[in-house]
Amino acid sequence: MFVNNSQAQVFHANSEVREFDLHCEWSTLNEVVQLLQYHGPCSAEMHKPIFRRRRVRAGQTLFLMGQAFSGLYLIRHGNMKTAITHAEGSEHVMSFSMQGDVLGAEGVCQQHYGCQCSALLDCEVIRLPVDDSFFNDHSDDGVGRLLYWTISREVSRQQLAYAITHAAKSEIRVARFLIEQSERHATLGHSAKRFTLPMTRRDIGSYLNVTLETVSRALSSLNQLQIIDVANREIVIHSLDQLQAYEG
Amino acid sequence: MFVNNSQAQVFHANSEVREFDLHCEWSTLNEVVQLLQYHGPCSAEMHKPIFRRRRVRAGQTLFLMGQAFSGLYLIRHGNMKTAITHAEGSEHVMSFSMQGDVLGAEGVCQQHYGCQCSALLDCEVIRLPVDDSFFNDHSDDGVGRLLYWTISREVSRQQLAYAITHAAKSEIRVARFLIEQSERHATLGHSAKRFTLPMTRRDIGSYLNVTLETVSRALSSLNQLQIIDVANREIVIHSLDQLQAYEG
DNA sequence: CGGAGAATTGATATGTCTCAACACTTGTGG
DNA sequence: CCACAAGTGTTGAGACATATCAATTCTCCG
Repeated sequence: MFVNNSQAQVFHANSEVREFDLHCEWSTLNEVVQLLQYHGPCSAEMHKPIFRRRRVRAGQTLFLMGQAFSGLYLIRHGNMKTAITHAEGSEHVMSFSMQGDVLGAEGVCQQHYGCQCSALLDCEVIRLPVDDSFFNDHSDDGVGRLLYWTISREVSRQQLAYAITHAAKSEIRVARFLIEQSERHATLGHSAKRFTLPMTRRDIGSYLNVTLETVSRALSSLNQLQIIDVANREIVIHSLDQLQAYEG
Repeated sequence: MFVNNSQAQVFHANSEVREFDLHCEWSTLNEVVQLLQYHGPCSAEMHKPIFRRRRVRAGQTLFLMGQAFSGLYLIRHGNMKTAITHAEGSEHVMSFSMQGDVLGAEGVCQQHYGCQCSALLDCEVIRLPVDDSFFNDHSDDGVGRLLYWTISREVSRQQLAYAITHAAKSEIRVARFLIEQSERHATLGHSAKRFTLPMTRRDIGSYLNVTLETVSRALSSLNQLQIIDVANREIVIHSLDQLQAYEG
């Protein structure tokens, strides 16, 4: 949660690449717990800087599909997408992640990442190591439990995504997608009614399993019904009730 | 959980209902590790019977959506399906599970189950408790690590399911579904070319996000192409290569 | 035998994809 | 500052796949 002036400039106004890339800071367990919104027991050593941070700029990848597992990544800020790449080369978006989300949970059991993760905007992530030495160091302070709680939450998230993308009609899928985005923004303390989408129509379509044109049409349709206001990636939800009632 | 005689006859035609229902045995850590195909470190007390078993008969539910979390369930034998129930009442199949699969992983972080789990055939499951007392008892014998390894595997499984159901055409989805079933059968040491589906066309359709008629037509089509042989739920795969090449 | 659910198959309606044209935004370089 | 290119987003027309509705057969059990 701490950023000094020069870093902020580097990060947002895109000068000083070298400083950006070589930059390295550390996060505390306290920050991790807050980002995760975890309310379980934890160790007393909450303020030791033990978790390494890493920056990923828009368009760059955090890890690739099949790459050796090197721990979980927790998003400190920024937006990312995860996707699987099919044999034919086509990419399929699995999820859109934001602050507090964890990436790479499938790697714990497989030794390698099962999907590709790339940044939609400039991001900063915190690496959560998941290896023997880490466990030995934290055998009785609750950190282990935090980890499997975190992985379990990923299962829940995926179930939700599954439900969203399995609606009958494309307009309902888009409506649910907007509701999901709205709720997630609200959870982070931002406006539930007004936000900017960080991804392209193509990405949304890939996520919802429809074409980008269908996404565009669905948004235009919701716009004409006065339920939302769309201007490129700027979304204003006029009636969340109507959006939710849209199901049938 | 108690069912009288007449219902039992409905169910499995023969034998000993009372014994079936009241039957209670215990599984060892050794058996759990083998079912999970887990190859990590574990405690020396592998042969103590510490995990309670439970039987679920075809059509019955193991747990309902929203029910208080009471641990993970590992399938010892039988087939189950998990589904979410929408507000409107419609059910959506999330996954089909078989021997060695774990159910309820989303409950760890939520305190309640996020989906409904019911048996397609008679099942026997092993309860893996996930609570503080259990963790205190097994703080340093590797059981905790086994648990989050298990939950991580669920994430992988869900990713695979996601990929299967997001194919463009319905016939490709059905083909991938058959490949998945085939591979899972092979993993359990059964024939990869010949098996019996435990679920209805409606369930398959719900899983793949198409109608039951479309599933039926896709199977008939694959049948006519000589790639598979279908007779109700009996499947024979003549050419796994052709089935896999079907992607395009 | 009779009934209920499961599965197949056909005819039609409907929704989405595909292909195409165009407008808008952004960044680049003259 | 403008021209330009590349990427993004919108909209339309027609082709195609799937949903829907309906009729029939099959299978399993009582």
